[in-house]
Amino acid sequence: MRQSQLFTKTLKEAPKDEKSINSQLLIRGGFIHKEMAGVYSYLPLGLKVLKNIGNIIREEMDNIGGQEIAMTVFQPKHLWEETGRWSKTVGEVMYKCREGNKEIGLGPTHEEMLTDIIRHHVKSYTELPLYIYQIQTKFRKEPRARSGLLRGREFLMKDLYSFHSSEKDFKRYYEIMKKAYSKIFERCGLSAIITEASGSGFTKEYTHEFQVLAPEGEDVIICCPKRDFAQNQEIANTKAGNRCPSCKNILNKARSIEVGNIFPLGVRYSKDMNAYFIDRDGKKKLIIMGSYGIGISRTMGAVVEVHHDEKGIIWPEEIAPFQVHFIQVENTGRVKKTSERLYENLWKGNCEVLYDDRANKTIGEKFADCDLIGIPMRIVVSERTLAKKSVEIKKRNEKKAKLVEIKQLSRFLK
RNA sequence: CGGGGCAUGGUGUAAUGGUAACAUACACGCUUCGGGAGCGUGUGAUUCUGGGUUCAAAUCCCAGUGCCCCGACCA
Repeated sequence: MRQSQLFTKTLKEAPKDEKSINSQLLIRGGFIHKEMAGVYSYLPLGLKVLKNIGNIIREEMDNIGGQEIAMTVFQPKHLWEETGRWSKTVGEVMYKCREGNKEIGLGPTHEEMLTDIIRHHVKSYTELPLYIYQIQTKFRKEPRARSGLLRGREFLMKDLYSFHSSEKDFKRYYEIMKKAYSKIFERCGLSAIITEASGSGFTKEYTHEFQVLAPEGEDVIICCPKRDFAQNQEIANTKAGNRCPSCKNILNKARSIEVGNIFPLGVRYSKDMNAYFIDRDGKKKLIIMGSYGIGISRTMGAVVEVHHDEKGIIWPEEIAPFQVHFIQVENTGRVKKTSERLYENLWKGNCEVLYDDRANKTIGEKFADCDLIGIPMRIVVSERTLAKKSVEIKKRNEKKAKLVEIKQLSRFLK
């Protein structure tokens, strides 16, 4: 993409109401636009990042048998009355609207809807297990939206629900999901700590949260530096300074961002909603369920909280809006001509490249924007580099630039 | 929902009772071009909304709204 065609503009200063690093940098870079507290529009650069994260999740969910669907945002009241949640628990944070006498909820989560779909389609143990997911905008009346993308009223989420014929099978999949989640966050450039957390009355056993250490986080966890043990402070039966039950290191207390969670649901929903299957022994049994969420927009915010410096964002490669930020120093003559040619080649070679072809910007401003936007690799073409038949390459997370001969460029990028 | 703070061009700020200023951004021209360049010209604000006090309100008073932070809450 040509930067001259990008309609968004960078800001030197962040709007004064934005206090969190993620919202400051994302707004300054033109990734997002604030509509109201906890509600942000995604602009071209921001949407690319969001889609990249979503696609990593799709790949990893599909790898472990996930089937993607798209449920509706509108949710019928009667389903929520079956589980008693229309007016209690999550129902309290549900946005509701009215059509005549009919009340409609805007989806804050989808256990009821999917359980309803599954009970219509699934009758036999031979059809289980099933792993169904969607990526969708969720709506929740948060009492206090805050911290940019970290806690919104409208946010993008992946939610997967698993359906099993036995507790044993559920546990097998739960462990598979744990590994898949770790891989997803690793690919997003995050080191997520698997943290034991409360079952919120759903289960006597622990659930697991995926926590990313960051000062802006609203959770507090007690964790081992080796990351083989972590508990949310809410339920911790140990404290900072004690020894890790697993490896005997001293435990720390730290703030963190919950980017995902996995949750045994047992028969909580299948029971209330009569979701049965006929087992091998001919008996009618309740379907055992699990739920697995990842806040995609929150993950994007968490990445910025973790990966930035005083100049701007430093995107991990797999989720960056582009792979290469290609900058021409001089906007005329042979620099311009060579840049155009190289850009076309990169682009046709399937390299995601943002080409700063803006003629009315000085090099200082181009570099500043480049650092702010945070694309992993910067390639610069100038009279100076052309004198050596080269381009200059610098990674966003490194200080030093190096010269690479133009002839070698395509090979270098692979 | 409790506590605190803030509200002035797109963005950041100034103006403490006398009719909105500066920087930046944007447009045009010239000069520039390896880290947010220089000069000139220009566009752009019912000072959040409503009411009150006053000859006169961005400024004082009342109410509302929005936003930020802390707490409560967070399948």
